Amino acid sequence: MRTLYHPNVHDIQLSTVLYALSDPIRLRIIRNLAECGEQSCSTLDISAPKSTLSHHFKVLRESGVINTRIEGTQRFISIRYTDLEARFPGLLTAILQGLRAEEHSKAKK
Amino acid sequence: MRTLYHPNVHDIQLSTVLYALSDPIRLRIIRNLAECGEQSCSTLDISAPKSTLSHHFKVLRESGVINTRIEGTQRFISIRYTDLEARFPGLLTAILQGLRAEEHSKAKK
DNA sequence: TCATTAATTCGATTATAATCGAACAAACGA
DNA sequence: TCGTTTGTTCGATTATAATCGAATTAATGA
Repeated sequence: MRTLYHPNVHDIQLSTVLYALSDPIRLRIIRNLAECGEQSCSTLDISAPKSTLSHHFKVLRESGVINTRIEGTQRFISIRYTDLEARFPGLLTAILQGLRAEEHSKAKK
Repeated sequence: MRTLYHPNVHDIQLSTVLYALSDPIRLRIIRNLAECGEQSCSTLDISAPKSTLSHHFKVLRESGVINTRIEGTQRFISIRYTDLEARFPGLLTAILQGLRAEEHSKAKK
């Protein structure tokens, strides 16, 4: 568990990114990261067993959506915003905006 | 099979749309529709058994990505561009652009 | 009415993914 | 070195989805 795999920017695949972001829990993770910036895995406000969260972090990381930085016993995760923007311009912005739009329409009900 | 279910614009869910578009075959369908406009199911240039394609059309339709218009024994499908743009501005554009970008980087290899 | 065309649905199989407890690993501080 | 913290990996289970042949439906035209 010394190094964690992160795909090269140019190897990030659209279908893989879309798949990674099609899960509600993973979308919550991303929304949280977008709002609060880099987070330790444990400070993310999402209730699920550790092993489940770890699984989702892995899916996000291996798809190229997030970066995991190791610091001591902690891992700090953040969105690979620049890389994603370079590879698929406008995609992440639209998705984050979509998340907010969805939240608003839900609140109105 | 008189009427086919299409979600209302405001009921279109981001995670569902992303999921629908995370499959390579479905992305090909969308790319084809974006390039060629409305198509009959049978004129789409994608080689897979009819029942498999029908399944993918259903996923795309029920997620709100495409519209299916019945005309005689044929069904004409098209992207719900206006609806998607209204619900998630910039999303589809970014995805279509991403598909083209991916194609170019593939060609370079 | 009967064959044809175009596509859906059924049903079975296979593949892939989510979930989560338990065991494990790595870094750190006392 | 030993416990603590933080997170990963394993492994089993369950859930969801993809695939596709065969049967079915629905519209149409001869």
